Amino acid sequence: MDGPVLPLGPPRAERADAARNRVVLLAAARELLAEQGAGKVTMDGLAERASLGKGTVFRRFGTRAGIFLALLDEDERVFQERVLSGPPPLGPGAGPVERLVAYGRARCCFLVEHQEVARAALDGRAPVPAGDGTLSRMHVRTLLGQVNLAGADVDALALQLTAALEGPLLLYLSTEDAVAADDRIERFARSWQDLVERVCRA
Amino acid sequence: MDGPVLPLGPPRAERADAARNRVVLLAAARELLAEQGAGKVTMDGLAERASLGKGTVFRRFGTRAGIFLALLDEDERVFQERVLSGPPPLGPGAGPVERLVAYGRARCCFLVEHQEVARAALDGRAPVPAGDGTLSRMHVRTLLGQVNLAGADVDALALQLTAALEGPLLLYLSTEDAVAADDRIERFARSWQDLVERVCRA
DNA sequence: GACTTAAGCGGACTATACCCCGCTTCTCTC
DNA sequence: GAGAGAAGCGGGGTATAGTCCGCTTAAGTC
Repeated sequence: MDGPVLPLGPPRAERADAARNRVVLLAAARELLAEQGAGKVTMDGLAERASLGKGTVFRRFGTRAGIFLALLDEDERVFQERVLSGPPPLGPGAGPVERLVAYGRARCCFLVEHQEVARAALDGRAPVPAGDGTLSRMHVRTLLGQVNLAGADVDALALQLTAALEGPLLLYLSTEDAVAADDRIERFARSWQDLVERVCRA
Repeated sequence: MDGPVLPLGPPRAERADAARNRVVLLAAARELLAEQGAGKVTMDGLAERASLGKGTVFRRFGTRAGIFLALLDEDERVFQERVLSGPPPLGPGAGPVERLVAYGRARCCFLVEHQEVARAALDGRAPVPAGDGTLSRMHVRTLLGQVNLAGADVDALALQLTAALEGPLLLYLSTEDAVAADDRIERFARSWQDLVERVCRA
């Protein structure tokens, strides 16, 4: 009746076919994305491209936004690596303010590069506003904690700074003018640096 | 052939029936919103409630998000009034930092109160990310300009602060726990004050 | 007050996200 | 390697955003 008693540690490994399909789907999604842009990636189209059923696509990703979230997640992993164990000042080894500045710049580049996907990953009606940004928030939160900020609500501040960093790219700035992207990044990074240094100065 | 020569100043006033219908539609939208929540407001449902054709709804608002943008806009107007010509410190008459602090608190309340609508007004695939937030941005921009901030990029800073103010409520915080809303507002407002004062101190 | 014209209207039509549920395939156990 | 049970799959079904285009009607013109 009860083979392995309470085997609920890891609820169950993902089945091999499911894993295979996920890989196939993500690859297909990247193809479609590259070929036609995020707006043209449809669930049906993706299913067909991957030679799978539409139901499978939804089972994997839950929602359209989920696809882009998954894609973003993949890329995020690489980025996270650099942050957690890469060379300073982005990685550990530099002072917290310096790392915050570096993080902002790097994150900003990352978001500009992945802006299309990041935007598409936002799901208007998602009950939980997407775990997106959570990683940023935690990292900012950690670094802020290492700065001596008398009387500040570090959690709230981290939330606000994260929003200051990511919000503009996710909400306010048009995707259109990719032309001046480099200028924008530079300006943005500088402004972030200014903001962080103002907030953190004794 | 050319009756009034180039009468293109005001392109043409809105036709009476159109104006009437807009009012009807907005009222119907508020009813549906109150009765069933933003998620349940559909274009068809709205059209039916207003006893109008669906085409009319789209002609008026262009997009689903447009409805909520219009609703938000109405409320925004009242809010804006208080900011532009109400009593200080929110209105004119106080110092810029003081006004920024007051603005943050007021805006935060406003957004919490209208969070459902504000979120629904975000349109994932909008080419222009919604003029939303623009008003906030301009006001913050103006006040920041009145503070003496040596060497700061005031425009960029305004964008970031606006995002710090609005982003969390639009992107990161769940709508769910309306229970602790008051606490959240208070905490948020305090943190905003802290942020602004840190940024603006000499 | 009839005439003209363009704005407005309506609702059938299309595209697409998302649901559902019977069937298939994997995986684990003996 | 056979059996049992769960996980996964597929694709038809539904709901809804958004388009289109011929008809209606408001608002000036003579």
